Amino acid sequence: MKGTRYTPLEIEKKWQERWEKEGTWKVEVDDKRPKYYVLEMFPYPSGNIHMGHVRNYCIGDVIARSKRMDGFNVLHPMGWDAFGLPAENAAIKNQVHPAAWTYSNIQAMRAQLKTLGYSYDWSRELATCRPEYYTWEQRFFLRFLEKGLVYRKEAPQNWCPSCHTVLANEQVIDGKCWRCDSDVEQKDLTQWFLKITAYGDELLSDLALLEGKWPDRVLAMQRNWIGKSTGTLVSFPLEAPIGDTTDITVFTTRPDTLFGVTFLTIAPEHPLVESLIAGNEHEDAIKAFITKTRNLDRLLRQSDTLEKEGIATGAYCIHPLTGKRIPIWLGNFVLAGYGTGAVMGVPYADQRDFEFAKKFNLPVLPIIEPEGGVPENQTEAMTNPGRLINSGEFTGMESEAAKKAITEKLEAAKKGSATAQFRLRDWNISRQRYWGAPIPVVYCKKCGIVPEKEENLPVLLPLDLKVREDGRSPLPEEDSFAVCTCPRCGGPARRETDTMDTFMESSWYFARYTSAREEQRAFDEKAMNYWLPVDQYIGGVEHAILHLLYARFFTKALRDLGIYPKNLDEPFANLLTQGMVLKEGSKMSKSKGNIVNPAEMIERYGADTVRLFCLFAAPPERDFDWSDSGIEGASRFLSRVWRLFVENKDLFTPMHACGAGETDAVTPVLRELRRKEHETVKKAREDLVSRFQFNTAIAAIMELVNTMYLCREKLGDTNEEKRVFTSAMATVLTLLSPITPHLCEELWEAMGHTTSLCKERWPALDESALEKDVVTIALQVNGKLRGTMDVPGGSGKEDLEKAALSDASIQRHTEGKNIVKVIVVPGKLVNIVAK
RNA sequence: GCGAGAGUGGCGGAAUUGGUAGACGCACUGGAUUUAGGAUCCAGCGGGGCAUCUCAUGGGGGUUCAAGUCCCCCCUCUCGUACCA
Repeated sequence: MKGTRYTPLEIEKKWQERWEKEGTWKVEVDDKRPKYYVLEMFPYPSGNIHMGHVRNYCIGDVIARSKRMDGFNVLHPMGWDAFGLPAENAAIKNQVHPAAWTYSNIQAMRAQLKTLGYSYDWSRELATCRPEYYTWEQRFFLRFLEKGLVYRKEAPQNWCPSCHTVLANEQVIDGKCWRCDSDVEQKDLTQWFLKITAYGDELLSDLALLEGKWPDRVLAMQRNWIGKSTGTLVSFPLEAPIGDTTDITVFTTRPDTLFGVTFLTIAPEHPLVESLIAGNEHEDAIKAFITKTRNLDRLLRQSDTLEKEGIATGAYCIHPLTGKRIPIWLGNFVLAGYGTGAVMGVPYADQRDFEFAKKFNLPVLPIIEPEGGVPENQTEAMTNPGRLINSGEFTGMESEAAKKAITEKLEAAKKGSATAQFRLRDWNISRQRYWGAPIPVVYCKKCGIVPEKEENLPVLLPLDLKVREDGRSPLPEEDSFAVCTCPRCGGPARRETDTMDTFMESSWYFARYTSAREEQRAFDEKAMNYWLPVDQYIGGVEHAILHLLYARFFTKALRDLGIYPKNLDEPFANLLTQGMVLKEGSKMSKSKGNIVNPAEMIERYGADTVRLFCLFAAPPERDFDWSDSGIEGASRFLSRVWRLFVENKDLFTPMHACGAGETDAVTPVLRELRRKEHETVKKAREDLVSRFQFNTAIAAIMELVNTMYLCREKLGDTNEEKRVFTSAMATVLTLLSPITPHLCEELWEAMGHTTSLCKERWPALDESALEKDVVTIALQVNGKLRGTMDVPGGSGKEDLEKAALSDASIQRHTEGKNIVKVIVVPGKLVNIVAK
């Protein structure tokens, strides 16, 4: 410690250098110690650290540092999600190569992160665009291929015209591209898919393992996204079979309403439509309807205000149980991509079918008896389950039983089967982009699709290409990359020129951190077994579906391939979704010009102040508004801690800092200070380690500092006084060190300690110090506060009751009343029930 | 519509198992010190009467000796999602 002024920038530099030089944050597997893996979602190297990053990493760092003080062997790594489109856009704009742009951004951002003093084990740093990273991903891809978990198919795909690439379903938000907000188009393409649906059931059921450990809303979002619904497939035989096709199959969750079917509705995109309408006298009108519906804007078609439209095909099918003729209609509300693209029309029990039937004058057949009987003039569908009527042999059954019985009957007649539908679709991982990991397969005229040989991996992304001005990938036209020989027959072949979705890289990076420098394998088994799963994952809620669902799927798939430990079902044991940092109530953005630059704040106040404010302003999961006066307050507090030390330097000497005292703290002031100190130890530790409520931990430490200021004036300089005051100071520094590590290290050293504060454990809690000489008891009459009284700590029930009854205020409020009951909660209150 | 979360001073937020509502901080007001201050210190700070008291945690009921906290009904806001059959 040089002078008496608090000079954060100097102090912070000093400690950051020392930590780095001493390798303070390097960790290794240690079987003798319990492990704790805390991870913040790694950043995309956009070039600048923003406040959202700072908040995210502050939360992670406090947890990491707190868990270390709790005795855990803590893994806390950092890396870069380095493939992706912005690099290509920047390349076009600034005439630099995406790689150069990315690596220089990483360098700049790493330097910025380092000024914040985060306790990362930088020796494990990784960047996903490096071949030594994506080579493993290519291997995983080939293993998936072998296992049938990855396949190629042609299907209508989400196409972003501005990014010139396809998007996975999860990456289409409100019909727009998740990244650039352009309207997404549909395009028929052959693409690579990962069979995430094979894990649909497990992805859904394992959410139960995360209950209480992940935020409810994230669990709910995943549940909705997977969208499992159980029901029955029902085949309706066609009156006039079309070639080999004899039935139209529908999916329903309400087989109990099967007897209420009066029509079938199919999507205009249904494969049978053309044959069904062939020869119909209104064929032209029907075709016009199909064209009109198909051309409707996707967004518009899915909006709830869209009027139900339809047209009869003129074709009929036969009800599988009653044998009735059922007309087949086209409907604009039937989705081709869900279920079978055909639904049975039960206007009595389904609101959409009801509206459709009313509009086109189709019959409504009551099949469930509601309470109070079937209404005369039905105005809406009767969607509640109940007792069946008009349902043949099933009449009289309750809906639930009927669902089962009807499905069994259909199964016996080979007219249907129980099934489950998922909303979840397979994950399209092909991207028509340059800056991504190459997909390691080739196309051979003779052999077809051939996986690249393992010894030829990685398939290197060529770095000597120029990004095309129009944004399209240069890979397909680059013969040195695309033209190759077939790994099987040696003949001429073409390499796959699509690259992998960047969400592939982020689906397994957390595991690579356990053995980031391993060259022979993706993971060192011992390290992976020791560190995984991530104990605490921290990031924004915007990844609730995309990244978190993909990573969960990857984990299960790699587990089943024997690559991950076989008991690793979920990658992230606990999840904290931190809130956003706002400015004047809205998200910081360049266009609004309301960006607060972390670098400027650090320069002005120091990293410790920025860290303190980010954690103090709000609980971590809540949004908070950046406030310029708020950070002033944080800065003021740290100066107060600093001054507390320098103005009382003579009270703090190493002699007094170590060892227990010879006598107990005697004076009331000392006892009070000692009590406050240990109350704070208890509260702050719990808030930091278990509750993750950093704002209240800080508030408690502020209270202790306030108490020390008050006590200081009443203190002399006896050894006893020095000892108690020194202990309190040491406690402030220790408790505060996960939050503002530099300042605390500096003062800790100034107190005469020769070892670093970050090697310390929490101060020992002395329960006896918590005992109070005098407690204040609330006095109530009929639950209303009527006063307080001070009594000796540990007073018994009778004493409290007696004392309360003799209290003047109590007597006034109970005067003329009958005391019915007296409730005494020792240490808290006395409530007198009087009538 | 469905799902999740949230409504507490001028503001951010405390109150962890039902037990003194408003901790801690910001802003504000008055005072001290100062050449001056955006530095520091002291005091005040939910509303009404301003003393005894009283009303207050989105609204209305209920349970309880006691409710921000538990139960029922309703309102508002935020996020997600949606002709999913």
